[in-house]
Amino acid sequence: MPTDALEGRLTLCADDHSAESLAEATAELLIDSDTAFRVAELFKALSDPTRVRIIGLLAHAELCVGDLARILGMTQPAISHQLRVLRNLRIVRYRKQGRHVYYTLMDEHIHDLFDQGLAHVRFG
Amino acid sequence: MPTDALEGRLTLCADDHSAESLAEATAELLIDSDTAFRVAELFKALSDPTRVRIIGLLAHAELCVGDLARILGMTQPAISHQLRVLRNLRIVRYRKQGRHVYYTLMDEHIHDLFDQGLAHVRFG
DNA sequence: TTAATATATGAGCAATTACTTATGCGTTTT
DNA sequence: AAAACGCATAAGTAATTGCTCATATATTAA
Repeated sequence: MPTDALEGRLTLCADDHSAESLAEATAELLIDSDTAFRVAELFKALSDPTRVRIIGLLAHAELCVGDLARILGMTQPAISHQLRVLRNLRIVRYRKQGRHVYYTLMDEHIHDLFDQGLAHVRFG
Repeated sequence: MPTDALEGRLTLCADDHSAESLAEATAELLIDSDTAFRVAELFKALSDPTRVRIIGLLAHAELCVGDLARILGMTQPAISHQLRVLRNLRIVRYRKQGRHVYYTLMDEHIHDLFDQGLAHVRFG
């Protein structure tokens, strides 16, 4: 499978290493700075163990902040801090009801992305 | 779509917020610390703009270190540093040929994970 | 061999970050 | 009304990180 994965892939760097030739050959492949930053930001939201556990819970349940803290055995401000990160990047959304704020994942797109990373680790 | 995404999801935190009830209800959903750490580590490898651009290139081409540096307009040690991160997490693999070291993505699994994140940013 | 090239690595630094403690704000209860 | 509860946020701190500069290693060329 690793070798099949390379099919149709270019092998550059053969003879000419001039900046012009490289720029021309890779212009289509090169991700612009702004897109790269946003992609990195998205993955960064999933790159902390606490946030991973929060997302793992919110993928299948709607939970309020205090219960997330109790389940994970962490302080409430620590959980709120991580939820803010996830909110800012639109990974989760929330619903206020009385004194509680219930969180859940934003959409199935995020769910799929997370599950794919989880599967890679579990059955990788 | 966002509302459909919630179907079949539990809504906890209704009456009983005791640690025992929560633990019982979420035992299946709770990701253990070790798995959470490894998932976070995987996503962390994709959470830097420079690494995102490197992966974007290696997803469709096999390139040596110097050309990666030239294409991205960065120093060679900076690229080597990021390639080491990607190597340690088995995101890329390399092939030595003479004085050059050619890098490419490890497999299609990584490719898919990366593309899904890229698509989320581009058409999200 | 000696010199040049390609890459990896180590030390050091500025910037980011995940958490703690303390506190503020809004809602419910008494 | 006041008190209690749930959550968010600010300041501060230790740890991590992405880069630069310098250097080490390995391969090719002269």
